Amino acid sequence: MEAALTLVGRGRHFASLGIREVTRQAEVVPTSFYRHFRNMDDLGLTLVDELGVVLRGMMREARANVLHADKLMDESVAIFVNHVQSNRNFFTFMAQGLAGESQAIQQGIRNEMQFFASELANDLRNLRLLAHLSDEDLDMTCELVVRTVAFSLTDILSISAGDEEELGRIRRQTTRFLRMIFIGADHWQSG
Amino acid sequence: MEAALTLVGRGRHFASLGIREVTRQAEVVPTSFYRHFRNMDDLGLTLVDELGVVLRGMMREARANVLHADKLMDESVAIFVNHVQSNRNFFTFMAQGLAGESQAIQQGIRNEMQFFASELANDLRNLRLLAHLSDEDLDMTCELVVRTVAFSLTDILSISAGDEEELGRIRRQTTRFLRMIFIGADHWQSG
DNA sequence: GCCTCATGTGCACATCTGTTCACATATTGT
DNA sequence: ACAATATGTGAACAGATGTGCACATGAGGC
Repeated sequence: MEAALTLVGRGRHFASLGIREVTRQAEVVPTSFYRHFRNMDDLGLTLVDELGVVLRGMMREARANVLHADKLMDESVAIFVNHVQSNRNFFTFMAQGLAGESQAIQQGIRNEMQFFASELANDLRNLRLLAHLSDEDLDMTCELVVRTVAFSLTDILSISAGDEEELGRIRRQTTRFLRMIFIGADHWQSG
Repeated sequence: MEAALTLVGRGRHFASLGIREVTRQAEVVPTSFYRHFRNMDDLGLTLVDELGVVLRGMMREARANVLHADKLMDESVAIFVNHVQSNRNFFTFMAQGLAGESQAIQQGIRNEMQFFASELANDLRNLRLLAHLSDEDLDMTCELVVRTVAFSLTDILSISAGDEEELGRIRRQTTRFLRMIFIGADHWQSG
């Protein structure tokens, strides 16, 4: 799994990886692959599972650090950007999988995002934010937020790893996107 | 090019296509490939160019049909959905390319989206919509709109081709996303 | 009608691929 | 300590892949 992620991080697309290629990177003989996975799709699904763990860790950290509503967005975006940087390969795999080859992987990542959105809706409820929205409308808002952030992910991944300046631009842009969505949600009239 | 799109539409990822595979689908001998392209990346770039043509056609149709501001969003979303359906393979290629293997293809698609966003900003200016926004803020808004629609693209592609019910759900959701963004933009205070 | 150029063909080669099988070596639970 | 299980190995295969070359065929301009 680590070898596959390394190759993905090196610019390859997961769908184009072969068993021999992965095992070569893992410094293991091709046959060993079958001891752990039935095929590359199987490997991919296991990676999706572990991606879930990464995302949950990010959520935990966000919940622990975002205490004041006024700094909510800047803080959250910063945490997101940091997690992407320290798990770059994982998030590259995620971005690829959203329009990937395997239907199953695609659905898995989609589910993770949906889960993330519903957790976010919960948190906003607990913080008494956007309290005037119906459950359905709050869910919609959170889905839009998650999608927007997910798209920023592709921005981050497309710049070179150490470009702090461009990274700042992305961080700023993402925050403004979210601010605009929240303003829209604030003035949204359910029904 | 048509053969490659066919394979992509059949579920394969562009990054995993091989020269022999494409020429086989095109009912042509592998060597013929080199008469037209230097490698698969080259083919992909040519596809991006043609994608631009498709997108421009969509813009033209939107401009011709969206005359009244009150129906703006429903109309635009409907036109988008229709174009995706009648150029499904092209749009699948686009969705794949956003996080694809080739840096160049990725950049090309990104440019197309940026162009689309700036044209949209122009149109909104001409329609005297969101007139209180600064140029910069209007650009940002349009970029958010384009990203949101682009994400809906992956939704459309992930459902089976004839599922009208689910398609309606996506159309409705996308419209609501856009409405929320516009409300946010409406209440946005530049500076 | 001929010449040029774009496009397509057939064949060849070395290299890479997925998968199999029987066998070796670790690691683990008791 | 020992048995059981998990993991890794080497050799082998049939088939696919990218690419080069010399040659054939088609269309368009003079």
